[in-house]
Amino acid sequence: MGVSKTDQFSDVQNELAILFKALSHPARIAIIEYLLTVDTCICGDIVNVLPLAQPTVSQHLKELKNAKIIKGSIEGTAICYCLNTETLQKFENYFQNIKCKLEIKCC
Amino acid sequence: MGVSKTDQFSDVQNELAILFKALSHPARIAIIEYLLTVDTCICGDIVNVLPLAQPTVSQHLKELKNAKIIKGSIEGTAICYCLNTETLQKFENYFQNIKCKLEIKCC
DNA sequence: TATATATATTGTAATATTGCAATATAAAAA
DNA sequence: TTTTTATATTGCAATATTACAATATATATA
Repeated sequence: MGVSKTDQFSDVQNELAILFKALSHPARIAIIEYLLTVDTCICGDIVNVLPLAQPTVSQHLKELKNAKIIKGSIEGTAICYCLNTETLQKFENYFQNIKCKLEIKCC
Repeated sequence: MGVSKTDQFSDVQNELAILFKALSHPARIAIIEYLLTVDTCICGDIVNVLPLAQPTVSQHLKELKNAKIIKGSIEGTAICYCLNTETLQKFENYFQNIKCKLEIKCC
């Protein structure tokens, strides 16, 4: 019936899936890439950097915000976006943990 | 109009998005989790471990295989699945690279 | 060969995602 | 106050994803 059976999985499994889903679009990868290049967090020109219309970019930013991958704060007319180090650390921890387990397994 | 504008983004951006999309479902996270717990790669009981019907599990396994996150080889009637260390390393590299860039940025 | 077992494929319904025009909101500048 | 500028929200069409029954395939065993 097409509905994702999220209730059949653990909270941790669902949370990880949500985090990865937030990164599962090239526009959102591009946003992260851009936020890494700018010197400060003040950056109200993400719309101009992407090959998408303003509402679409706004939607992608919202998804990254919901997943807590980026943080946004109001700076007058513009919005200041920057990467959320804590959430990015979660990703790194996940893959480091996998690596450790694989090394033990010797597979 | 609903089509993902993949051609507007770089190959690297698209490849990363595809990798993350493969991890964006709790069932696929659960499959990885299970493959980490079994001692060897021989494991034809993934279907019994997940709360989903056999065709659905088969479909999720196919997606992980397409993304090269798992490897599958025929072992008689069963299929031997195991994690692909090389692809998992790509994920780790991505986040380590982000971490390095963020440290330089001091943001 | 016939049967059992394990996995893959097909077809389809339900739902989610993507993209954008139109519009709304909200603060700075004129 | 009015206008400009920047971002968010709404509504909708196109497409993608999820799930599974039914069926196909392919190997092992009787």
